[in-house]
Amino acid sequence: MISFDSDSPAPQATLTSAQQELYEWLASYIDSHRHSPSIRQMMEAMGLRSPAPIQSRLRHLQQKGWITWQEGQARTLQLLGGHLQGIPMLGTVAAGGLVEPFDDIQERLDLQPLLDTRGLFALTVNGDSMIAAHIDDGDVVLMEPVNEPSRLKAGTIVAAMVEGRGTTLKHFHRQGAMVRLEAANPAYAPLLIEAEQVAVQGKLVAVWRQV
Amino acid sequence: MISFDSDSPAPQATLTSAQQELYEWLASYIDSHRHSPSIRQMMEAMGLRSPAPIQSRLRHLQQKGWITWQEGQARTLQLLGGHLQGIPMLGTVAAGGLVEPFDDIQERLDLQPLLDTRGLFALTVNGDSMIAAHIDDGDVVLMEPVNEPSRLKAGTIVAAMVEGRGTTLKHFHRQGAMVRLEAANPAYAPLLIEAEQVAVQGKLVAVWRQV
DNA sequence: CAATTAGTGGCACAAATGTACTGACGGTGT
DNA sequence: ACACCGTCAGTACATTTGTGCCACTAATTG
Repeated sequence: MISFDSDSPAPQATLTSAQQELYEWLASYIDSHRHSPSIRQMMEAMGLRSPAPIQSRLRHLQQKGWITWQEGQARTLQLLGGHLQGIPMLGTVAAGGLVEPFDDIQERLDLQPLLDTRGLFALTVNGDSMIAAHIDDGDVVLMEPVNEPSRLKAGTIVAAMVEGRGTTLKHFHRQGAMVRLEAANPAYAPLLIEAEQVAVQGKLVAVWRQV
Repeated sequence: MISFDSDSPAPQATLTSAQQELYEWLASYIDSHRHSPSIRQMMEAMGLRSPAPIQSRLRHLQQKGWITWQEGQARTLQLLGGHLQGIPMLGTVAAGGLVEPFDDIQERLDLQPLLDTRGLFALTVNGDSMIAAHIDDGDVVLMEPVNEPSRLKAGTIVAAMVEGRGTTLKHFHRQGAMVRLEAANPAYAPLLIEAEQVAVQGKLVAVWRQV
């Protein structure tokens, strides 16, 4: 559901101010327009009257590994230096003892395949019954639709709709012809319900918490 | 750090098979190349010998609200209708009692602005010292670089590097000229260190857990 | 059957566009 | 002083590319 890239040459060479100015403008343009500008548009944006300086900067940016494009084809420029491609994974951080300091990029966290997954949806969690599974009140859970509830592994966290009552987030178990929905909080008793009255809307794929 | 879109014209009109074929090819091309193809590329991909049919399909796709582009400019096509825009937020799910069933899309979870944020990085959590904050062993934490540690709010969760020892995830507090790093687990004692020996590498922006 | 609409092939053209070449200016380091 | 490099202006050119037009076919609709 989530993938890692370990390629990405990781641009290191420093840029001249002109090169950096162009790169930053490119980043903002592409961010807002979702496609690359043409060389002459870059020229105007930089306040120049000739495409040659832009070509020069682009060549240098390419040599330093910040951008790339397809020769001869219009508006095919891509940024390589970082954002839009994913979030760099810098390594492991200790939550407990101390581990060695990290410095360079090991791999890249790419959320895009997740966004492409067909049918995925999200829900905001309301309540604390899953607190032992470290799903907190206010967290956003990403759910994948479930076609065949019969194939669910026992204990999978699902969003289940109980007939006529509502939807709830619980651990899913089968118990004979019944379905048992268990909270992850001793304060809540398990629900034991007939299978026909339970519709599993999706299973938990990821937990998202903004701070 | 995270944003919601409620616009999205939501294309409704149905497509002919030729239109749908083109649209799907466009989606896959843009996904892999990160820029739009030219009309003649579409022509070849569709096995045609003339650009006119493509123009026709594009016009129809535009009228039906699936795509848009900037007139006269090469490769400026954008897809409007789809799954690359975000994850639909279907509402709230109870973790405790039961709430009303959800059915239609309320808003849209867009992770893209997060990917665009300059300098963001990710770390894999190793250990259980932040367990009371519901950050589990193996979770991925997204961190935003911190320029001025002096402005950090007390209690912010940070990745802090202690001179000569390593990096750790802790609650950040100031205590006179010292810095106190507190775990979220009673089994770990707070660290009290001189401010000069602590480098805050970033503050916690989000927690990500794949299941 | 007639009318409408979408699709197709072929062609043409103007505009957009990437690229190359020349010359010049201003720094920087030798 | 000299060479080197990045920057800039101006120009030129071949290609790419969006668009328009015409005629024909196929499917759909009334």
